[in-house]
Amino acid sequence: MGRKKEKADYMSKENIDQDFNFKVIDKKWRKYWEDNKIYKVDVKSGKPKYYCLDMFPYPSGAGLHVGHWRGYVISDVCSRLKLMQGYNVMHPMGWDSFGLPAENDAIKLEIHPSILTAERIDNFRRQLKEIGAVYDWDLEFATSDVDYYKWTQWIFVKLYKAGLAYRKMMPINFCPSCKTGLANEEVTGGECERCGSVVEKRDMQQWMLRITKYADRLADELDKVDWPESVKALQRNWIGRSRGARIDFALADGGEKITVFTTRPDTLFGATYMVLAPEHQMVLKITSPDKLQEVKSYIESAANKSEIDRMSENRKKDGVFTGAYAINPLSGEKIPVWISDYVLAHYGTGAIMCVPGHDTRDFEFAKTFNIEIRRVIIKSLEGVSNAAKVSSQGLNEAFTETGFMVNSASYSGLDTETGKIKVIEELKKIGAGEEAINYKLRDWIFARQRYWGEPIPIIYCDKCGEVPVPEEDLPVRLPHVEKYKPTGTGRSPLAAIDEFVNCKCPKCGGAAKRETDTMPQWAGSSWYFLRYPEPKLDSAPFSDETMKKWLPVDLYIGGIEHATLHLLYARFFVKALYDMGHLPFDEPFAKLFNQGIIYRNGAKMSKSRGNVVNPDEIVEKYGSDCLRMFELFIGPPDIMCEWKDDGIVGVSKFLKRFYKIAVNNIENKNYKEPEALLRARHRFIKTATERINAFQFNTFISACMEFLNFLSDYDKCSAETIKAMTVMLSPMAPHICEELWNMLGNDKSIFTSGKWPEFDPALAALDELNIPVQVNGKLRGTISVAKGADEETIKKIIAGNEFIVKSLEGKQIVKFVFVKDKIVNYVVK
RNA sequence: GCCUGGGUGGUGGAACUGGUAGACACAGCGGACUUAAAAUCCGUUGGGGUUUGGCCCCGUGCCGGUUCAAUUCCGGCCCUAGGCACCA
Repeated sequence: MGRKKEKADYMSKENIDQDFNFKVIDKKWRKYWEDNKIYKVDVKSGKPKYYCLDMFPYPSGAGLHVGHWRGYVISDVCSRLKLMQGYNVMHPMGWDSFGLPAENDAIKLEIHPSILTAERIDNFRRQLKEIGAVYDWDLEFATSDVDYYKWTQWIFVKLYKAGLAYRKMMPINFCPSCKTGLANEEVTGGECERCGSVVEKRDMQQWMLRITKYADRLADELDKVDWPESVKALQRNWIGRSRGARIDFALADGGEKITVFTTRPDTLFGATYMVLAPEHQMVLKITSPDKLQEVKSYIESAANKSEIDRMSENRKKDGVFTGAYAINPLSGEKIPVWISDYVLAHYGTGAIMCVPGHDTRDFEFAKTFNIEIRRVIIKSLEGVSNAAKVSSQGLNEAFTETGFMVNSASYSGLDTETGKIKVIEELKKIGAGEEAINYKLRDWIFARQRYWGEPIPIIYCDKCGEVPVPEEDLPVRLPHVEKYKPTGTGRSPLAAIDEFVNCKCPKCGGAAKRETDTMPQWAGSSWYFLRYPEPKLDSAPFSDETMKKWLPVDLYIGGIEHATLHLLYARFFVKALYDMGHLPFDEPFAKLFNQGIIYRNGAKMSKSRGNVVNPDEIVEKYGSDCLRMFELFIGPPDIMCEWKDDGIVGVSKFLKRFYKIAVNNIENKNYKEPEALLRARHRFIKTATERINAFQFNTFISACMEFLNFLSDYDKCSAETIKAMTVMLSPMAPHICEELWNMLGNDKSIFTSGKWPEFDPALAALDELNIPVQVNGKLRGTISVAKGADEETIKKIIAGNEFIVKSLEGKQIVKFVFVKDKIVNYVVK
């Protein structure tokens, strides 16, 4: 027969026990929480505070799927738990509502972005309420609210005045489809991260933020925060600090010099040529007349190569010789200077010394153009009589590890670390170099040629130049207009609105024009967490008193995809504000938790893959408590895991059984439970409490199931047991537990009057233990002993165990391993 | 290539500091109840062998090591997901 269940069986009708009608219960308590504002945080209260924050969502058109829900469930569970543990919990929610996607959709659907955004926010808010997540909605705001972005602009002005915002003509990434400039972070593999078009380069005046000034602190101060190591590693990697030296190579025919950056000054004697990036300013200056034609055409072809071509793997290295020679500052050797696009103009000095013997890329280049490959580092000095005369023959590939210097004049024989120091010392002495640090991190392009964003508060005056909008004139309002489509010229749609552009210079009062670029989406999210305690404050973005009391965020929950962008930008903003004296702390998020991504059918959930599970439907069939619990039961909260449609019935069954058992025993106020049950309860409280505090939600639920299974073998239990379970399950299954709490005779919410149960360590401890008995590490039986039994007692018990005795018969006992309360092991021959 | 995770039954996943591998669930199989189904409940379920027993052997990606004892620690690989990547 094999009646196979339909794929979407969880959608089919489910026989709901009459006395457990989640639809009624869910609705009832959700209304109660809202009416009674159980989550209204008392910002001024003296109780210890706990600031639990979700990364606020970008209200997209697709709505939330069960993958998104996971993080919100986790934060809601933590908040409710902390609330019951006596904390003054702030758990706010808001919207990251400015940005490209909304604007693109608005153009497509011909609905103004402000209207579209408002609709989507309503849908998101509804979905979050369905989950049963209780936020303090009085704190809600959106980054596109004027009252909020006024302060985003205020911060920009502060950054400008502190010299951290500046304008620069830069070749920027331009997306021909989105018709806007993109930040480096929005380009992946040469394509626009959002629409997939191939990105072009264009020269434009760009607003930049000087995040590189904070590179060291952003890297070093990661040590201060309780974040997953993986995220810290990602950020350090992104900042990409490398230590080395800057070295000057004088040109053979006169005064000019070429400066390079290298992390391996110890290989200086192996430099057999140099390469400049084609964009390097000195290229044409140094090129000899006979090479000029060739060099020019190479520069041109490099400029025309798309980002993708330049980055494609296995690309053969090419380049041309400039005809110029440079002098190695330590060896005095004359080496040729080439240009090639394998050297990047924007990293280091845009020029390198090439050591083909010890760098894979240089090796490849040297092979192509038949340049000398010299060995100047070897792994070990063993068997080497004269390090200065080691043969350079037979190098089949670059040796990139550290080791000992050879063929390096008086430095031969030094190890890499010492060699680096000595070489730098000498270079410093002769004025040809110094130690240097380089970063991969680049300054942040902080402008978009788009409508739906915060207008950059700068005014251009013919007389006074660049003038920031005075703080008292903020906000610079985004005009509500019909023409918000991109101009395609690369300029913002705002540039076409005369009423917006034309203004008076705040300094001289003369005619002036406004900046028409807007800020990137990351602007609003870089400081929103500072605004929640006082979202309506109109004298400042935040107050000293509140910052001191509520910040930093105690627990920040969100996806790992924000590891390098949002989280780095937010840290930068906070550090800059701290340096300017506006904040009393310099790290915004004390603890970070990344929820694991939920997969289905082996792929990340997404609308385009068609593997999303809509939470609305599951809530409809099973209730939100069941979905909440299943989201956590599915696996460890920080690890990616697979969504199985079938699994949810297990949680559903558990909740029904729990409800039934609870209702049946709710009256047993004075019932004295059998000792074994009492002990089991205390053991359960102990284990489960440890697990939930350690964020092990999946095994916390297992413990609840185990205890309920144990409980089912008895015909009766005490109301005390029901009460303990109800409180413990309430963070995850708040609706059912609130109902049971009410039935237990409480008239206040479980979240304001419930107290997490305590356990008696004496009762929680097992008095009888099952000790495994091994022979040669293999299990041969278990014995039951009193806790703390000593070696002699155990031996006596074993002597009475026929089977174990039998398996020891005729064997010579070499060793007896005894670990108290754990295990015994006979080592026999 | 580099940096992070991850690899355990048919499936999702347990296992504290090295101490009974597979908790808890799902699916499967067998049974009870039912005219029947749903729901519910009970039993069973890593693989192989076997004298059906409080039995034996194998088994946590692979190879080796340390240990009385390794999913756990060490060395060397393989696979996989994510991030970075001609960054000198």
